[in-house]
Amino acid sequence: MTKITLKDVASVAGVSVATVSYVLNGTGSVSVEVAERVRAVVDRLGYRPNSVAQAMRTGRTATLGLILPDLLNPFFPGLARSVDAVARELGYCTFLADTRISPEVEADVMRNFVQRGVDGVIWFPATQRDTFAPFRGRLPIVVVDRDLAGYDLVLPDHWRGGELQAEHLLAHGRTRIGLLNGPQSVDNMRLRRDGSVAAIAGRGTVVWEFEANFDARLNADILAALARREVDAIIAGNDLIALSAMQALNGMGQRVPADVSVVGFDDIGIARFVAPALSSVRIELDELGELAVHRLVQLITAPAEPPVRRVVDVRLMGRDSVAAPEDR
Amino acid sequence: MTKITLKDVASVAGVSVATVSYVLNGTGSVSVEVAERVRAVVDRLGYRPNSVAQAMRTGRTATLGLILPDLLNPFFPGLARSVDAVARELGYCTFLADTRISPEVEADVMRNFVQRGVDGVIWFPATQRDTFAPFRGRLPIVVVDRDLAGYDLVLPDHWRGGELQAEHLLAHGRTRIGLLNGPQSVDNMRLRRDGSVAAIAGRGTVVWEFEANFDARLNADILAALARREVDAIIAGNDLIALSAMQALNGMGQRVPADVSVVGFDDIGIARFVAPALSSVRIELDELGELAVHRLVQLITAPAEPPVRRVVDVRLMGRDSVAAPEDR
DNA sequence: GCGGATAACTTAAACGATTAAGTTAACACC
DNA sequence: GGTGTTAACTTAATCGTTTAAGTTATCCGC
Repeated sequence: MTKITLKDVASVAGVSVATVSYVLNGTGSVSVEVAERVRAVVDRLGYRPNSVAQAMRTGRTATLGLILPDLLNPFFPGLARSVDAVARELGYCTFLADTRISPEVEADVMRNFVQRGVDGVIWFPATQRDTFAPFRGRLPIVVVDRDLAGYDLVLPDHWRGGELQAEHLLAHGRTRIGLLNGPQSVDNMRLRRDGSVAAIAGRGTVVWEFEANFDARLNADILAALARREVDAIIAGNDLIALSAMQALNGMGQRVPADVSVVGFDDIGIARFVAPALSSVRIELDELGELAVHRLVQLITAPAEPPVRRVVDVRLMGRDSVAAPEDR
Repeated sequence: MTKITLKDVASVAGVSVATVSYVLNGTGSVSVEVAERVRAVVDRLGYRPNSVAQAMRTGRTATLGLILPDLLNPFFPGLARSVDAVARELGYCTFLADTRISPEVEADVMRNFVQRGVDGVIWFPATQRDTFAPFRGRLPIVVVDRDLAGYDLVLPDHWRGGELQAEHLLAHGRTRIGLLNGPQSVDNMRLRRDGSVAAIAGRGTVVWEFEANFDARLNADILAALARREVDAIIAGNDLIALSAMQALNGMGQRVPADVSVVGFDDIGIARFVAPALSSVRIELDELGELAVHRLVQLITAPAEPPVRRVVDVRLMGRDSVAAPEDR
């Protein structure tokens, strides 16, 4: 029951290991009869090449690393699953690493991955810091969702997403708009906000604007602003903020979407299941993963090319939390 | 800038590769002076052993496989992150695979993992089917959250969780209880339900009982039952069902928790952020991952032991969706 | 019918570690 | 002062592939 090797196949088929290898890889020249005999033996014995030995010899492990800051953030599972699927299809396996938003862990993980000979890495940086500078040029890296200079990038169009949020509201006749931005220290959040502001310009008014934490409760200033009933729509930096806002409004007796419409960002799984279902901007994670993996594989197989920046589309998922003002 | 090997270290330190290996592994006998000299060279050159070569020689890759049915299900990211963290701490790296609930993909992935020489696999079966029977005995496997005969198991205490749900309600004076079970074709869902029923016996009444889909909207029968206002509390098979129920109740003008209290299961991330915050039973995923990895490593290092079944505690997270009936 | 291609193989050297087995030299013991 | 014993090394085999280089036999052209 011990593992079957090339040598076993060779001896059963009555040829040398080289010949078997040539048959399996389609390299070298082998007569049809021998090739068929070899293939028959391979099937009969259930031979599968030892990936470790292949990696040893070729220097390629057919393995990718995926480095994420926090799997509990609802954004990442979708990305991980998409990366995994595309990678598998191309014959690669994916090492997963959740760094818990720590640059130190990031560096650790990266060293480990290099030691294990991964062919390339897809990296969602935990912070704005360029932890991987020492590794740049030493192995292919594709950076996802953060605009880090010098790397190959795959970026969702956050700015366009912000625009879409605003346009969605404007299209439903909402013009007095409040912004509940995500932390503006994060580039992406700033882009979302700026996109919205640009779209509103001339067609509506930004009545007020606050910065919310990702997951914390809304602070007193924000609650006060909501209570003042100055806006007929709210653009949230992400869905969690949007959901919090919807609840707060509910608690104040304001109806969503009738009194205040709300639009979120990220289209997290639960968005469809709350009432009213939350309008949100969805980043096409499948596309994101596909682009990232394909680019990475390109970098692995082709020689060093100059870094490329790819932008991934976003899509507005219109739902019940946004509606036209009631006419009466 | 090419990779530094044992040979490089050996020649710089003026010893044989064997000696360097002995120093690094603490095997063999080496004089203190030589050991120090070697270690200094290792540091200076930044030598790190090539994992592939080590794997080739030792037959161990220090790699685990984690096979999950669906990362988008909010249960799994927490598990994946926990497994990853514990594995990393023990020097292992984790291959992730999302099988999209397909037994065929499961088998595919498993073959791939074996070919790549993973030392062991943590498996959350996609279905009740024992897809990995052919692999049992050929490599260590730990099965998570499904009671599959013949495997090492790590199981959350679903039955106890169901009990906790019921006790939570009873403790708040709720006795007329409706059950919105998850699909009873799934063992775990049946256990949850049975635990609840057992706990209620003699202390309250199960007024009605329905089977809901995981994510679909509640069907007409269920909505009708809710409308009849016969219960003062609802036990849901999971949080998504609970959230749907809360919304439906809301839409019918019934207040949660005052008129009807609701308790869920799984404690998905959003449970804390809805209003009222949802009481739920939490499976300690960190503990689950830790037990699974530790057991797997045990199986890897120790010779074949008989399968073991470990049960993971569950914990009730009491929140605002459950309260005592208003006294007036 | 003889040199030169070429097809169809085989031989053997890698890849970078681990480790069993071999080689010293030093030291102890009677 | 021969004989073991042991510490401290080195030599070389090995893991399972890939692949450059070597070896035949066959066939072709003139």
